[in-house]
Amino acid sequence: MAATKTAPRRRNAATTRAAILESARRAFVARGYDGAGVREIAEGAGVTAMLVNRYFGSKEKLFAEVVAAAMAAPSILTQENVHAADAGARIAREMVAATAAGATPLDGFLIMLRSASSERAAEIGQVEIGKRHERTLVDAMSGRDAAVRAALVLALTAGLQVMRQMIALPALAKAEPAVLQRMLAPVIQLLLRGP
Amino acid sequence: MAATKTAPRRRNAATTRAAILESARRAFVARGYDGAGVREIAEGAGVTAMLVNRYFGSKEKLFAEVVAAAMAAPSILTQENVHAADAGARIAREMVAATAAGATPLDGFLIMLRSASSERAAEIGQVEIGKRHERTLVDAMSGRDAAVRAALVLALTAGLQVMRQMIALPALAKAEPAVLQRMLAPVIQLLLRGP
DNA sequence: CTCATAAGTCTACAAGTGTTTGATTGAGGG
DNA sequence: CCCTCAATCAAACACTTGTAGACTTATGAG
Repeated sequence: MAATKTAPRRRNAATTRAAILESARRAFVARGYDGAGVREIAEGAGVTAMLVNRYFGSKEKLFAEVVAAAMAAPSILTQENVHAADAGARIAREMVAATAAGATPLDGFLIMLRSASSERAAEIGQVEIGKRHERTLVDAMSGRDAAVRAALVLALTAGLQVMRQMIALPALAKAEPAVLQRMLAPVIQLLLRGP
Repeated sequence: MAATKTAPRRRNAATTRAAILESARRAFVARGYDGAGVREIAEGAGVTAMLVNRYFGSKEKLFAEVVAAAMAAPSILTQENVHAADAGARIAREMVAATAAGATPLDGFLIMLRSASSERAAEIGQVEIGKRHERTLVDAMSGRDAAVRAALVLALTAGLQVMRQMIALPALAKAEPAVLQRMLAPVIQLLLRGP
């Protein structure tokens, strides 16, 4: 409350660090690991490029921290959703919302996609997505081929996000959410429960 | 067989051009537009970097030519497949095959994904994928919400490819093709025909 | 054999990157 | 008040990138 926020910012390590992290998230989401420059990230945080390395060691470590934070967002495949009677409908609704243009809950995944050109960034993303997958399994899925089924739902989410947010394929980007939900609900139900 | 392949290669403009194009495709698939360097592409074709610009004008023009060629590959949603009684099974089989590790038929799409960080490259990819979607619609799909249904199959393919080829999520990358086909067939059938 | 011409290479540059070194500035404890 | 130390910056480094112009070499016609 008493702290100056938008003012020329008092010297404060914690605040500056947070500002850099936030600016980096925006930049990585928009332009990917290679596309986002350290100077650009620094400017977005109101500091110079050098501070980025001072606080995070390197661009790569900064990236890893951003990805880890963004990936910590809650999964769609929660225990509650998966075990509900209308699991398909519930998950479809959340999936459509999370992949809408401008939606941020899946930022972590989007960053990873946009950063796939960089080898190191891709490795970091692989690890984080793998973790997320396993977390989902432990939390919500069980039974025969549970890993594959959970992964297929993840893949469907990924494809939807790619087509809606990255490629902006008109048929999906401009479709009525209700229509998408109606078509996806039985599909997801089928993926989760089998025929 | 009769041609000299690994030999010091005779001077031949057409052959060299083709070699550069092929090397560029491999490089762009693996590392994306920004990640693949002109020198690297040239080396893969057994020439020096300057020849790339000599033959294609610039890296961007080379990229556009590679993408156009790679996108010309046939779609999975052919008229024959979509209208078959076992459409789901047929398409599932082709989808699993086309998204296997090392598979090339969807290279164009993979290039586009890996190149999404570059703005120009992304634009080129959007246009090409939009074309492909419309081509599919005209060729194979019809009926209510045909555009959305076709797009959802495209999205599922994209997600599968992302998870299997890019992220290499173990559950999907190492899964038995038969298992994946069995789980995907009814899902695709449902997407195409509705409940 | 000769030699014009196309095919290919060498050297170089200007612009960009992430990162580092050494100096500057502000804030707070003595 | 002063003095110390952390927070910050400016400049430069080492490197890579795409691209351009001048140079060399093989090829095939005469």
